[in-house]
Amino acid sequence: MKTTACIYQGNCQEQLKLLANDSVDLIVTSPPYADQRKSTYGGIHPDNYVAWFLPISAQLLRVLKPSGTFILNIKEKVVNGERSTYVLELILEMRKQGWLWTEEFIWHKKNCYPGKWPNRFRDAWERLLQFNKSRKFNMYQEEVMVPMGDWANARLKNLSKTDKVRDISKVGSGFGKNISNWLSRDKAYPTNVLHLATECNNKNHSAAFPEGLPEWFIRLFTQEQDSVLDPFMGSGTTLIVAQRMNRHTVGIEILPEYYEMVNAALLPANLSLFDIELGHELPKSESCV
Amino acid sequence: MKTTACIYQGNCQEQLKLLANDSVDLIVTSPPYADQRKSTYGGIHPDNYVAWFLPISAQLLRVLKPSGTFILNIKEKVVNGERSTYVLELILEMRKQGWLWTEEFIWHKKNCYPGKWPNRFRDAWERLLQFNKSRKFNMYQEEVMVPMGDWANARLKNLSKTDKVRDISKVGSGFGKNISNWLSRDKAYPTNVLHLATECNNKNHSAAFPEGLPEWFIRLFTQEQDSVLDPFMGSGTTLIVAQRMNRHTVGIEILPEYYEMVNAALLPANLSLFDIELGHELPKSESCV
DNA sequence: GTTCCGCATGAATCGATAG
DNA sequence: ACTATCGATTCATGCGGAA
Repeated sequence: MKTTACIYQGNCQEQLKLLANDSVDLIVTSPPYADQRKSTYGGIHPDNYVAWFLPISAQLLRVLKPSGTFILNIKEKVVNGERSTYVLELILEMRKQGWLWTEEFIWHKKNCYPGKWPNRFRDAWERLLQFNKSRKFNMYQEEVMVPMGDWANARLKNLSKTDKVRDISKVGSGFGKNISNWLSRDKAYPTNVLHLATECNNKNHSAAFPEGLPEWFIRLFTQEQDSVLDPFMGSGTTLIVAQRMNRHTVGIEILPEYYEMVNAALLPANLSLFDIELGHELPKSESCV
Repeated sequence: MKTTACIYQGNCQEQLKLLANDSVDLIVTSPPYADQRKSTYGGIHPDNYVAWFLPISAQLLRVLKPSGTFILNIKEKVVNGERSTYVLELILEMRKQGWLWTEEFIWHKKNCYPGKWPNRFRDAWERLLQFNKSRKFNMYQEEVMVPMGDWANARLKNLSKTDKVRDISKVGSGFGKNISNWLSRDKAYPTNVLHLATECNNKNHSAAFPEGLPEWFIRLFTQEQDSVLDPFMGSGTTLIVAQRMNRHTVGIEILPEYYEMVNAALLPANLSLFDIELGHELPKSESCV
């Protein structure tokens, strides 16, 4: 079954208004970090970052389905020897907007860029903030299970007394059932710390994450034919991965070069018809396939 | 050369007043988390946590040397399906007090608590917030250098097979220009992500953090004969490690049982004279050796 | 003495039940 | 309604005794 891909070129805050209420299952994005560098994006000053982002997050809150999830990849930069506080403030303000701050995942960047400073070490982690619209949201935990540790082999031979005691609270009813559960177990649920290496081959975009990152969240929070939105599409990593995984995709990008690049990358796989279920009008700079 | 060890039994906020201004080189502590450890400590409600901690952090700001560092180990709990925001608020408030929020280290707990829930995974990390009094502070980076880039590999065993299997992504193709330079070095600086397992087999007390944690920060931020303070001493892990590393130690603990336990653990190694350089008076419940 | 293996336990969180 | 208590769920580690 085919999926649709809609990408918009333009200002994120404006283009988001074209999307219907409650229409997206998952938002995964890595907005431009507060920065002075003007080379790619405009570069938002740390002091203005929260004010700049809040109108956008308000739109995201509107377009996300109640069962959906918003994953925000962000890390505060160092300003004048201190960590900036705009991410902390952003979390507090987004909660006032109505977002629930459900969880904070850690992305451990195993091969972070080398460097040396007199008063700090290399920064090897970023925040992956999970926001939700309601306390009940879709989560498909089995999709991201990982192999269990080696200790399991020995463990499964015979359960310890304590294990039996700890499970024994419902001795009468389900004692045998629990044991059989354990015996067939070869995978474990992951934690909220993700270990991924950064990809270094994208020379153009300033803040592109590795494909494994959006893939993990897409598997965890959506099923096939669900829709994934990246309002700061950049080089399109999230959308390309989502399309490969048979999810409908929606992207917004302000820079024409990136827009065209992603447009070219997505088109070949998408010669199907426009899926009107997403329910938005066709604006000027848009490509929907 | 001998070092001194002073421990106080009593309320932390009160006992701190006995310490002189600008007298401590490093504070490493793990205060009771909100609503945690109710059985031993009172248990502070999340809504009152910031107000409870601010008078204490004000004292800590006073007693810390301008060149010193304050490491705060803390993690917010889940309340009603959301991460609590009291840690974020605490950071913002401590900055208003005059603290600089220099860095946030991540403690990746490799053996985090098990469990399964419909809407979240196991929590495998805690914050290690670094605060400073001034932008110039002592840091001895060479003391924590590690052989191959990853501090965990050297300091505590290599990653298990499982950890390697779990790495979703393949290692990136290369860093770019500086990589050869970096790899040829036989030692590298660590990052701001620390991988340690919790110690869960000490039967006497509810285990604080593993010894490797305070040891790392003591090496990084102090030299021999410097002084280390833990205002929430607990079972005394920080002080015991600090004394072993020839640092002067100061500790405060509200529970008499813990106070006596640490007193017994520290005494045998400390038959030297009282070091008046710390400059504080001897209160009632105090042991200085 | 090494290595192997059994084993208790840990700053957890949710949902149901009880006051 | 709203808050406290309790049972159920689950994984990796290092210690200590055994081979």
